[in-house]
Amino acid sequence: MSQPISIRQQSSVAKTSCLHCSLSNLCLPLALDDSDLSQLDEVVSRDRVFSRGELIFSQSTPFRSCFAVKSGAVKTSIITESGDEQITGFFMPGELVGLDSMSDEAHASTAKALERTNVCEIPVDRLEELVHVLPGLQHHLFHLMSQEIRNSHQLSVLLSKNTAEERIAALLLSLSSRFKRRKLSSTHFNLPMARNDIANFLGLAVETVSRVFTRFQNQGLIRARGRDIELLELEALQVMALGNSQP
Amino acid sequence: MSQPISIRQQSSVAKTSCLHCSLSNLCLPLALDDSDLSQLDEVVSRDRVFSRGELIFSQSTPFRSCFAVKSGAVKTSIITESGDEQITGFFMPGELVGLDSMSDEAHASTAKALERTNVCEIPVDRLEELVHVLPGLQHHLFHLMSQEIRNSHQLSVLLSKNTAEERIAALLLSLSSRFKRRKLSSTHFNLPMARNDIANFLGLAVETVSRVFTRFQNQGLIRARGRDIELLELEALQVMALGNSQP
DNA sequence: CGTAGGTTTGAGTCGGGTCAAGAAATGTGG
DNA sequence: CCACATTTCTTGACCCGACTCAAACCTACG
Repeated sequence: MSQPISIRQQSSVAKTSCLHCSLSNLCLPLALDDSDLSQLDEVVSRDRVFSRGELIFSQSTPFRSCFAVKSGAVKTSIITESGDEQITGFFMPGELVGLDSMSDEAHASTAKALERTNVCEIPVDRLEELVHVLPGLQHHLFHLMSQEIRNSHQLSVLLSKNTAEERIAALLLSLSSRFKRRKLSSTHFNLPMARNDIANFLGLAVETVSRVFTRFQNQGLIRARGRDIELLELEALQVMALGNSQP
Repeated sequence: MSQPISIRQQSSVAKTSCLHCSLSNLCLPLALDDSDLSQLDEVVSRDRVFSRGELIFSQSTPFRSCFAVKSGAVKTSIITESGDEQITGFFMPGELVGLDSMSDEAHASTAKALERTNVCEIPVDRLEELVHVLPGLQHHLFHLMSQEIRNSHQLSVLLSKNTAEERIAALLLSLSSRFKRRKLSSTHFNLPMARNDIANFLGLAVETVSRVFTRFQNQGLIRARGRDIELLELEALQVMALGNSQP
């Protein structure tokens, strides 16, 4: 499902050029014109497929490439010195993974496919060269990286200020808007990640996540059967996600 | 105190060129050679001074410049939709503030001087131009931004996995290592921020911060009189900062 | 020298963690 | 396709760390 549109639809995997990839407006929005895109096209290795649970790259290994998610979903996590995992992000089609290691020797995090996932590999040395000649691309990369910083700051806010219910409402809404951006249903979708991953990402215990899901369901806010989620009351969830700091 | 070394030490504020700034190896390490530095030098407006509590820039205002801290200290924070503040970082001399808004229309956060602070202003439009011709600078900027992402991820870990004691130990050690980097004492320094800011940053209540400080003092780990802090047992603090996940 | 902001200390409460155990989904091999 | 194994998810009971509320104490600065 949600296969990028391609000119020559060959085999099960679409060999799309950047120029014709339906995700290009997410992965590399506006900034680039057609001639720029075709230059980028040449440095990208397409059609790298990972099945559920496979590592795309892992922490402390040499950093060579960024990856654009084409289909499926990816989680990134870091292993702390004390040995436990902290998920730092979920990446959906059209999003760029690996920016936290840009211009660094080694990967700062580990990326794992949450389901069968198709990515485009973008070698950084080639990318950095290309950036020299394409001002638009440079600007765009700065933009993506700063967005990544802001995302992480948002996560910090969530973790330090919000209750379990607020965190989960916020995550559901974030996923919702990302599905919407891809022209998919914003109210009915499949969670790519397990409850465990949600808990880890949001700094909660799995049990708490489970409890909140059933509570939301009892309140009529969502309908959840396993990973199949339907958002019934978007407004109510939005209100909840904001939190009740000073009413 | 901790004034950058300058050739011509004029007035109270040192008008140092990037070339001779004692912080250049932090703000723009290694990557640049002397001729690169002098090019950078020309786009930087030096000697912007802010006194305690003054805003350097504020959220949602047009983004024009990044700022390098020369002396003093800065905190950045975001105001959430629900109206409360979340401090996203503290910036010490040699560190770059504002990267979370790179190539964005408006500032994503607010930066406020914690004490009398001296910064260099770096206009981004000039910076982006300069980056075209200086590959080393581009690489370095990518590096700084990715570091910023990693810092924020580290904060997320702290907030979601660690106890109050662990968070505070980690903050003290972070400050310690940053003082050390500047060739200042790593065990005896003045906190640039109030307990309140520490609490906000670490997702704790002020009272908790205060209690932990006194607890640390009673355990002989630190000696604290107001903002004057002495780290007595670095190793013990390091062990504590790691947390007791799976012993 | 007085007032406001910052800091400390105490008492009480609760959200969410832990532990334990069952239910559902998913996978595996015969 | 079914029986069994394993992982994932849910539910319940209990407990603790950190928050809240409240009040006293400092300290800096006009």
